[in-house]
Amino acid sequence: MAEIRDTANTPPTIYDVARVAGVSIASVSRVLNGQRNPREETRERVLKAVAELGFAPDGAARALSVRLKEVVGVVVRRTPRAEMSEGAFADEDESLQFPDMINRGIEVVASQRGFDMLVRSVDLGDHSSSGRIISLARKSDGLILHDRLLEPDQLARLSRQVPIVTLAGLPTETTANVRGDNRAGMRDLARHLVGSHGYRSVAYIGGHSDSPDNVARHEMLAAEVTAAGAALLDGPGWQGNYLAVGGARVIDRMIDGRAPLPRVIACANDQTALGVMYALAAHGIDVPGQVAVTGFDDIPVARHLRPQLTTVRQPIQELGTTAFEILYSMISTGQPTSREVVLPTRLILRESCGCPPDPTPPAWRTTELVTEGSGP
Amino acid sequence: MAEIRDTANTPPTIYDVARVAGVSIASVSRVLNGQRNPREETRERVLKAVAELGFAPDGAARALSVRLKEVVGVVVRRTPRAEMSEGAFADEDESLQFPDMINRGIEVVASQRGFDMLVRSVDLGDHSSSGRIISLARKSDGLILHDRLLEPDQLARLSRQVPIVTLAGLPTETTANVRGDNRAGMRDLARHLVGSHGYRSVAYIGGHSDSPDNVARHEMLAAEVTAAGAALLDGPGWQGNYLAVGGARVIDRMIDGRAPLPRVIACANDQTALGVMYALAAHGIDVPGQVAVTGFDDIPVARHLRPQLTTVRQPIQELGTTAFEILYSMISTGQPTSREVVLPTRLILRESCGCPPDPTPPAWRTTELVTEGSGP
DNA sequence: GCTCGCTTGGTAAGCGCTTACCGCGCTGGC
DNA sequence: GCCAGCGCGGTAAGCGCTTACCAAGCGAGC
Repeated sequence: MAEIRDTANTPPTIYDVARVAGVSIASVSRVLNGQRNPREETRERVLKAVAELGFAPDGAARALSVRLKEVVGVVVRRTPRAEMSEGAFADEDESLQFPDMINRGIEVVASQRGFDMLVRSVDLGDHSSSGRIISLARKSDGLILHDRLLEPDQLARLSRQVPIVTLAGLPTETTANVRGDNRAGMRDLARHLVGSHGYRSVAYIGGHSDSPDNVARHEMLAAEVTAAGAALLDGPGWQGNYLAVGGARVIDRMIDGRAPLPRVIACANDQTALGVMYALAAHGIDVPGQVAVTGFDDIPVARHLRPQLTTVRQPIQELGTTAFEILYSMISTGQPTSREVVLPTRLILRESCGCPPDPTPPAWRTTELVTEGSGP
Repeated sequence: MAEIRDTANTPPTIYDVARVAGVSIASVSRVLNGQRNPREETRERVLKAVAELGFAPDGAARALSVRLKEVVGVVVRRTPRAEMSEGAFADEDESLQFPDMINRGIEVVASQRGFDMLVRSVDLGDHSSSGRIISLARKSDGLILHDRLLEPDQLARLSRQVPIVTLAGLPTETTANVRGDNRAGMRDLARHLVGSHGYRSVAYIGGHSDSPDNVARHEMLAAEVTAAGAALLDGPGWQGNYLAVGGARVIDRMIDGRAPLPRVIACANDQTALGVMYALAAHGIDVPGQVAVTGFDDIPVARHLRPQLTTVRQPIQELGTTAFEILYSMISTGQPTSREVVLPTRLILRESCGCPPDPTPPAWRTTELVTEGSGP
């Protein structure tokens, strides 16, 4: 009987290990957790049994006992189907580089602390989203929230129960926030466009209107453009949604409506710029010759576009690592190391704003070549 | 005292709910889990208390009790730093679209079943990777493994303890596998290149040599090219690593070594093609005029490149959803619905192979326009 | 040589849930 | 009007760990 159960499909428990090693479960646990250094013989027998059985403690049981799950919950905003397209950008939802890169950053540092990343996406507008977030919270030790995902009162309440760090939001009494320096980045970009290039009309294709990032970028652009005496186009017709399809639609409508295009279009993010450039190309409009285009974020694709995209670089991965580090300190000490972190941004001049192509040789050539393992 | 603890930072337990509602914890649980339909009055009191306290059951405790965590573990392969570049592709590691899109697919269907996705990346070559995977397994109900991440014997052993589905691998007695139809896809592509375009020399830049996907693609290409009497270039000098930087390096060395370039370069995946095109452009070589380039996967960026990338489309997201569905059946019934699933691939002809640009209007224009919510 | 103290292993409680089981009180059938 | 039966709520066990507490055994100090 015992044998049958052993070869069957259930993972071994600490009792199995204790039995095989001929010790008590307490000894097994102590060996595994390095407590009260057990006798060498005990240690060996336990380790041998563990290896033999392929034992690893059950996460739920361990979490219940030590009151730590070693799991960080991450909530991303999923684009409702309604905002998506069926065509060229149909699967865009599945490839949003910005949040994915942030998550990669989170995952990497988290794993250094023995944490794993539990991901859930929620439709904004889904009425049960708050419940879904709470239940995620109960599977984790703390939450990192992308975007604006919770109403302020719900955020306040939940954050009193579990540590929460937001991205691209605002710090509150009980939550910390990490973001890029939107204002400085957009200021530099705007000055480059109206100053260096001397463009006299610039449009802004916005992201979600409830996004603090979007608001900050918009405001700063407007301020600089106006200060320089240039014209800003940013009415409802220029409303995007942080997606390529949103940018493309704006262009499409403008052109269909025979509206005059501005000399330069500053997009709320790279993804939008991508759609804008695609749409302009489809209409035979030269970028940057007739209309210049800029982005924000500097996602990796930006440099593979033709023309290469001028944008404002955010340290995307670092946004994630920083968010995790703060969350980790909240989890372990009860206090965030900081309530608000603003990471520096940097203007990246490429071709789409009208600057000449970069003549420097490809950067990877300057790197020492790594010898590949000899594969078949 | 009780008040202090109540307003403090610990989430409410089922005991708190029971106390507030004036019932027993069993009643609370029954109301919440819809068992043995409780009296209306009881239900209301419990629900009221739950709402008041913002209660949700602790995941670890629940998992321990019902022996189900509602968590799917996903392991991705992380590129060791050594294989990466410092330059143009420095952050490529953080932006691998292919695995991210698969994960998105997993996450979406998983959440329909109430599951969340627990992600961990492992350095291949890291000697403790097996241990890291086992511990992830203990935090989940089942595992989805990208790539070849475990030695066959370790896979066999672990898969006897917990349900495992692999991606781009091979099914075993105890694991299921999901992959795209590499052979059919590559056959169509190869015939197009040597048949329709009549190219007489074609190179293959491979992915990881231990990847079954890579092997299948390589073999089929070789077979078709040889059958057509054309020349195949695929020595060690053409070894890539599924990354853009790998593709770029190959091109770089070829050109530095004054090696003659083939008429067309078929890459193991789109990411590699991206690097190849970047490098060719940097050397002033016209694509597809002088050298044609093709990819595999059809990641979303492919269509934003100039020239647009000819590739073989895999239903990437579906790879993920299928893997989860199979895993789910293994978890709930103990049996996979199928041990091996091969999803169809499709040849996507764009410009980089030498075909003319697609003259059809942008697809999103054919979609009904969705009215945006009126934002401020 | 005996006792004190330290080291080491075992026993059991408890983490927060679910659910089997029990018992109470109500209703209906005679 | 009485009791069987049913519907409902409560009590307690148990999920697989960690660890406080206890007991036992050993060496050392007097």
